[in-house]
Amino acid sequence: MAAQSVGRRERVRQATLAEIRAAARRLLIEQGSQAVTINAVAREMGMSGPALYHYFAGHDELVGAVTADFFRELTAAVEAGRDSHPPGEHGPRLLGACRAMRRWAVTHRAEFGWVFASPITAERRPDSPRELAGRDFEQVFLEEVAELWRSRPFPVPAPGELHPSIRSQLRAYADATGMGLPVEAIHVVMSCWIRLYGLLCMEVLNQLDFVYPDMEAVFEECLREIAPRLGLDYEGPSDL
Amino acid sequence: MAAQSVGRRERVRQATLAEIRAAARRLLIEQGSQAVTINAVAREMGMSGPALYHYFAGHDELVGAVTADFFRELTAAVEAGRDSHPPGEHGPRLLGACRAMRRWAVTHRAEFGWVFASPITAERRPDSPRELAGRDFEQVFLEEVAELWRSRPFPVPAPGELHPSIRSQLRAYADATGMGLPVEAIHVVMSCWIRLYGLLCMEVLNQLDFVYPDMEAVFEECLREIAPRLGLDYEGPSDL
DNA sequence: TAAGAATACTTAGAGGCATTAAGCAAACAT
DNA sequence: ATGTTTGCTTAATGCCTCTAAGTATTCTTA
Repeated sequence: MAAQSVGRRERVRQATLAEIRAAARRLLIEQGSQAVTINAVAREMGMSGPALYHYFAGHDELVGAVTADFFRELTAAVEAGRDSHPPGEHGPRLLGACRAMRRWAVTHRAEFGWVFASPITAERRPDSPRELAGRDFEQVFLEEVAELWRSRPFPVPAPGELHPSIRSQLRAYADATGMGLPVEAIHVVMSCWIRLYGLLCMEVLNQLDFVYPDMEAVFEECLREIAPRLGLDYEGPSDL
Repeated sequence: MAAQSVGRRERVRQATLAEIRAAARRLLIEQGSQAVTINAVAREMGMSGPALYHYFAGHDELVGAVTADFFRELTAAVEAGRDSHPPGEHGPRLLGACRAMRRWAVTHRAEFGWVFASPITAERRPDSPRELAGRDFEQVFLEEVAELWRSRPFPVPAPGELHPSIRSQLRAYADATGMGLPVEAIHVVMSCWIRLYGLLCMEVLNQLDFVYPDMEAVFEECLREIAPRLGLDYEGPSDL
């Protein structure tokens, strides 16, 4: 009897959900995160106020859903950047993923800032869409790095060189995630990640524009410094 | 007739201003930045609502004043850390300043996050207390680095190695601030600053606690990597 | 196909926040 | 002693979140 597996009702509901998130995003882009309120979103789409509570339990959940959207979009962009190089070439694939991440960040400043520079809002449950999408995002990089390690291990510090505190924390993390890399390798990866990600956070938080209004070259320099630590050959961006 | 130069009235006013900022800070620490509202602050000190508008033009100005307080306190802490080493020893003084900055950040997480991870609120006028105090803070590091450079120049990249975009932006910055350092030296300083500051931002934004619940050692490692780039000898923290 | 149930939405309302306006009382200046 | 300035109050507007109650539409099913 059902021409489609989900039923018309559910389809309409999903469409409305998508429309709500789109309206919220529009408000974010055009008027800033402060403007993304339940009332404003409802108004934006011709509904009035409390109707949205049929779709989201409250403001926080709406925010979380929108954030998850952004994470998924960013993940897709990063995967596309990665896949612009053939499967075996882990070096170019990683650099492509990093560049895609920044490109998405600078072409979607409001969204990136919303995701990463948010005041770490309410206690986040590990099974919320936001956290799920966040882990998927991390996964893209972690997987590629793990494959890189397996195909061509990069140089790591000697076991004794690692500070005991860092070692034990990495040990706990490796055990918890079941990642196959030795702690020394994770350490190298994390220090690269911290530099890259920290730079991006500062760019989006406008903490550096007093000296660098345009950070493209600074980012490339960061990549050039990071690449050899992962045993990669740095290559300039393909669009140069 | 005035026994004191400022007059009793003005003194009382200043005391009330200080009390307001203190109440705002208490709310921030105990209930988060969201709780710092005009009404809540007024209630906190037994006044009712609109009274605060005799002291601050609005919510934004109150926020700015509190931020300036934090900047000043952080600046004093950094200066103290710097001055725990004699005036001529620029290396230890710089490391001391960096460590003091992190110590203040981790012992005042709410305040540091408020200052540095804020959504870069309203358009900031360059003469606001917040911006003034912010520049004073930067100045502490810049001055010490400039003295270091003059007393013992650190290695810099050859002029041709600098990306033209980076070079021209640094040129503009150097000209605007009238700092006496060559652009290559500023470049080294900035890349060190970005790493240090980016790490701190990520720590306070809780972006790294999924792997590093305790980042003390990670920070020291960052210092150890940065020190040689400024021609400094890294020395472990004094409290070890 | 005619109830009955679920769904989508509405308005009303409580309580909080930012901010302006109007007013009162104490402190100050002359 | 008087008039002004200052510190505060309450009232009121308009926005926000969120709950409650009610209506209409759609789906289900007997």
